[in-house]
Amino acid sequence: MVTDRSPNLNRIFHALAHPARRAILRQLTGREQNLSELSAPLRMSFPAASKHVRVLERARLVRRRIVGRTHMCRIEGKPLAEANDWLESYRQVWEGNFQRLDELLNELKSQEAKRGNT
Amino acid sequence: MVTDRSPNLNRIFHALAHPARRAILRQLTGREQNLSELSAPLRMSFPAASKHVRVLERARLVRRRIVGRTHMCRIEGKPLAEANDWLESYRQVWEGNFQRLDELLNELKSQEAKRGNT
DNA sequence: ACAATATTAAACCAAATGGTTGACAGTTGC
DNA sequence: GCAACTGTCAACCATTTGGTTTAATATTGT
Repeated sequence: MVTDRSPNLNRIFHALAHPARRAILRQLTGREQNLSELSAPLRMSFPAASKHVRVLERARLVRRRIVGRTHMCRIEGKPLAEANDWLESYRQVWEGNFQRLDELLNELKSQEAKRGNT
Repeated sequence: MVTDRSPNLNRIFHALAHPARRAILRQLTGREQNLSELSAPLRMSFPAASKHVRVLERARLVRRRIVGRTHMCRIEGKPLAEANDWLESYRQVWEGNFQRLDELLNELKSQEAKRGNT
């Protein structure tokens, strides 16, 4: 089972793979919202929406601040940056730019060695 | 169930969420490999590895070229670019740069209207 | 004290995921 | 022709996912 490298990326990409969760993130760009506000536009029960928020929390993409009986959620950017970094290391691939490929491969290898990631 | 927007991003992010599949992509940077070569370093059965490759194919991240009895796989960049674009629209968020936030939100909204994506 | 509000918890369910093994099929080389 | 190689398919299994509903908990306003 590939010795589970980089559980962070696993959780982050998994969190981003569901449209409801991406919708939640979009709702949180720039403003805090509580669970009721977040769940309102999603066509699903409140508990279902609440579970999606928790998936985002496990991925550290959302942080929760409890104020009385309401749970205010805000987006947390750093893990998105991590996902972006991972994608970035494939930029040459999608840009069809293979001139620097040897260096790219070495880069990836040393990154891998350094942080033990996949 | 949020009327399933953007099945592309769903498949792409889901594909990237498993370390074995990221390992496969990394193996494919710059070189083609057949399924046997791809599955060798993964600690799982051959059929399991084969299934992972198919997940990557459904996400259009990998293309297969059958040559005799061997299936040569190559990485396909465009979907990665799509994922990158999506992440990019959150760049201000992870850079903590909220000055331009109103424009960002309008941008996101018009993108959403234009392509009906989440 | 009580009703309304905001949220979690628990029980349940169907479907998808990630893995296995064993049998089958096409291709290659001798 | 036949053995070896490459890969799929089918059946099966355990776990996770994504959803529901009902009940419980905590906080607020009157």
